[in-house]
Amino acid sequence: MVRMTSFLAGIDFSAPAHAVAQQLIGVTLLVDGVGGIIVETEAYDRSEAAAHSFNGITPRNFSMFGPPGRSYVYRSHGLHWCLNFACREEGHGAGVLLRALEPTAALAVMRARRGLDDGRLLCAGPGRLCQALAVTRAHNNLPLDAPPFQLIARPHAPQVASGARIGISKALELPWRFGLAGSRFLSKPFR
DNA sequence: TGTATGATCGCCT
DNA sequence: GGCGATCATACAG
Repeated sequence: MVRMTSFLAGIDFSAPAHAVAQQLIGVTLLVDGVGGIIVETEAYDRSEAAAHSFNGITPRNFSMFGPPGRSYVYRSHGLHWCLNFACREEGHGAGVLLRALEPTAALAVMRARRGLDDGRLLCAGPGRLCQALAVTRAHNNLPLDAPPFQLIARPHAPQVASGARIGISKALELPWRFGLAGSRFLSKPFR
């Protein structure tokens, strides 16, 4: 059985979600040239009940089951957008939720989109991140190695903290939230 | 610093 | 018909 790999910005997107989630910390994400350094992620996998893919493929989550290295965007609570990167092999149903960035590129654009924000909360949280980067349903199921997306490899492996995922009611025991240790741009500090 | 609540709607049972 | 992989605001201590 041949295992296809999908490398992008030094990341193996065909790896399990919890591995990809850690590899993404420190990577720079830009959408149309706007964004920053990924400082917080969460891993989701079909094998655990907190994942959208847990009950199989649906109209909403199909891009989670597509090839690794593509986007999965969904609407949360009827108001916000959330951006994920599909990983593992096609058909598996795994992904990494992008929860926070350290803003570095086109700060003025992000501030304008978010209203009056000091910068600390500009991309701190999956909904805020998508608002700052103007990610919507139009960005669902797109390859991450082509415009408008741009991933830039991290210069070196950072110190990664981990803990329980946020805002879920199932599979609370999995320490699948990852972040840049000590960053002030996290949606919530690690203990 | 923490807890509660409303907004809002697509998806899934 | 119920319920979120959320956020901003409004309180209380």
